Amino acid sequence: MPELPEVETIRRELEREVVGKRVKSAEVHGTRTVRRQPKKQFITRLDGVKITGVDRKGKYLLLRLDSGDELVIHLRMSGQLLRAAAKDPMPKHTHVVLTFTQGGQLRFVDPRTFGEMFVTSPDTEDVDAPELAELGIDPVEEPISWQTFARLLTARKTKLKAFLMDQTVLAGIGNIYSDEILFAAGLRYDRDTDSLSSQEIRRLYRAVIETLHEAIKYGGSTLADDQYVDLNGKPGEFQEHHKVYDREKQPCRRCRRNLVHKAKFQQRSTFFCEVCQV
DNA sequence: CGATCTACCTGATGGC
DNA sequence: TGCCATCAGGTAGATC
Repeated sequence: MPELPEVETIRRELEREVVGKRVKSAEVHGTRTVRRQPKKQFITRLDGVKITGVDRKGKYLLLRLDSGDELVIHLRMSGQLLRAAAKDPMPKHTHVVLTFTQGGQLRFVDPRTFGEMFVTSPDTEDVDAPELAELGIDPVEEPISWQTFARLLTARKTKLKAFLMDQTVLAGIGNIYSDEILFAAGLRYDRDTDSLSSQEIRRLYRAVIETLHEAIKYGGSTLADDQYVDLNGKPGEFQEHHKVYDREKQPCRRCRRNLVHKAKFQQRSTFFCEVCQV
């Protein structure tokens, strides 16, 4: 579900709403969400800590704690982080609840249970969460030049969509935004990375930056299933600005004649305009 | 080494 | 109405 723009939207809200708060108690239900360390250890390491900051790398949220630890959260397909009052009814599939001393809760709700939470520390992160070290550049947090981007692109031989979604090269782009970026760049998903002219490379680079920033501006994308909502349960608005994603058989917003085509690429739905993307 | 498939889950949707 | 197949924002691990 959530990609960089959705996770960034949540990060900004967490910064406003939970930074400075102290955890009074942590509750864990089930065995799926906290699976990397004993539940008891997770709860103990959160007990009484103050949240001092919120960072993001790709689709990972990193909550800095005054103990020196960090709470790592990945929402995967269906995870939601929700602010609530203690008296609010507990939604189905609520797996983790942090209650703050000042009142209020942060809840982790996740029907498909692919999402994950764990507590680690910067010095043991490499062992506890090796995948974090594998993440590539976050194009919003660490802006890069188009020359650097060109080097990343030409360093691997694959299809453009696979390149964009490879978290070890660029961190944060998933199925929705890769399609939107490729449309903005006027490039097909199945072009080889080594087939681009330098003008096309620059177009792709600009499309990455602009599409992600535009999506953040609109609070991310919420599809028909309402799966993605922000910290306050509000949907995003970027889906109204999608040019291709989830717009199968609707007229292309650029050429206005051709209908958006849906294909399968590496088992995932891929939307594109056969006229505007070459 | 890299590219490609499968498993992990629940729930919504559409065809019959 | 129900039943069954298919699909969904992601990624680790297996397999080629």
